[in-house]
Amino acid sequence: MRGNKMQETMAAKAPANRPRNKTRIQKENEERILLAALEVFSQTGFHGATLDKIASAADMSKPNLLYYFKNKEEIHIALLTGLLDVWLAPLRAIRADGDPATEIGSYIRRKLESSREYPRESRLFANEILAGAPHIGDFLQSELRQLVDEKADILQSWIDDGRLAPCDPRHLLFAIWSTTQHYADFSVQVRHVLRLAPGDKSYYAEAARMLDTLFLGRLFAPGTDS
Amino acid sequence: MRGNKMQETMAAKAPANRPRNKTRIQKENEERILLAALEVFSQTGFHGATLDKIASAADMSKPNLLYYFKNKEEIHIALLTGLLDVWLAPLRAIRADGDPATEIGSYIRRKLESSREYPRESRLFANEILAGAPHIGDFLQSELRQLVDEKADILQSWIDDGRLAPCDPRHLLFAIWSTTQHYADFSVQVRHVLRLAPGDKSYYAEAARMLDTLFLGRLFAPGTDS
DNA sequence: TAACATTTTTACCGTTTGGTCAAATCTCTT
DNA sequence: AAGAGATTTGACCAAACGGTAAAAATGTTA
Repeated sequence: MRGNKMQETMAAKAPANRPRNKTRIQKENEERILLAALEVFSQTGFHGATLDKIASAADMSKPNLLYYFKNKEEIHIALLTGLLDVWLAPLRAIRADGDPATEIGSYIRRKLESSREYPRESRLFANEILAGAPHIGDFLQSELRQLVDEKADILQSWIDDGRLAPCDPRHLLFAIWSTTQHYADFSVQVRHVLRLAPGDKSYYAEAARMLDTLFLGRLFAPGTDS
Repeated sequence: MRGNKMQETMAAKAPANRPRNKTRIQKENEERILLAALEVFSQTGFHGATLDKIASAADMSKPNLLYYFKNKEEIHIALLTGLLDVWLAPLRAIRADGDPATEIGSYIRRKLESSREYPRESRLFANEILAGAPHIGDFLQSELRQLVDEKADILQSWIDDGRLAPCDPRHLLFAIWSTTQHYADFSVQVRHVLRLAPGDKSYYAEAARMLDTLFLGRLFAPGTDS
């Protein structure tokens, strides 16, 4: 009898434990918390974020927040795992039967769009990687690596067919990742160099042009280099 | 008389206050502290680093550490300011009277070398920018911006002379920064994708080749694109 | 070696932080 | 409207953290 009571109590106290049907309030509040946490984590990193900041950003008391997520790390992990599919989506979209230049161009545009639309998510991811990927090391080793393997094969086949310049396909992906994410992760530096006000994202147009020139066009005018 | 005593006492208690001649022990210990702090800050960021961690990494008691730096922020700032010249050095070396491809190629190699030799410094810098550059905002607005202005003029003159493909010079620099620093800041991800063990830096050779292809060569074989 | 300055340590303090608990309140169903 | 379950809150706690004070130890120099 006591065992039964315990089980019920635990299920009620920790809604995240079992995948019970979620209440309207549960769904609303979890969403509010994740939104607030995204804001705080992306600004100050995992260690700089405090439960108090997140709670107040979510307009909620700290104990109430901990009613939905059992600790700070769980919020962080929930955010990250929700992110990974978004991160992979543009890469997944690369088609083997497409035109190389078109496919790569689209990929770059999608990644750049991703940086412009979800800079907080990008910074959250960057923070995690910078810290040594303590929470998503498994993801990097399994899902990401496997998908990269697949897509690298596609790129390699294009190279073999002479439709893409010889290069290491994985390093080509690194170059695309870094240049596109740079505009979200290092936006402060970009803005200072370009003398733009905070929140001004007008540089994305020029960024797209630069990356097209770099990855698709020729950076050095033909005939002038050896 | 008491005033005199106070002055001496203060100068003794806070060696960093006045630029008195530094003791042998002072120089040694400040170096030890900065080295330990670099390790800790670059691994966990400013907020994740604790004085206890830094002190123990420096093999020193916490109060002793605070005898040399008056607080955590001062250590952090000391590290960052020491970094900035190193960060700028490769950029400064770009010469207007050189050959464009040679100059840009050298710049890329220097930046890549910098990532390989000083990954902790690179991550420290990345952490600071990601956090919104709370400590080096002034540097970005003054020294960095001015130097970028200068070098952008050089690149622009090359473009005007038809010796470099038309593009926004500042965005070209962004692309170089991001691709080269990526190998230090995101090394965990790079290693996981490439199935390399921690500490294995063999990917830098391939990285150099990729960046040469990207920035100096043609990525798409001539004749195959429109 | 004596006197003085520098360096190190021990013991401590106030605050912040992540997290708990039990009681109170609210919501939903019957 | 009543009862059960879900949600919210205020009060609280232990540990970690940044930092201090003062004495003890060490180094330097005349």
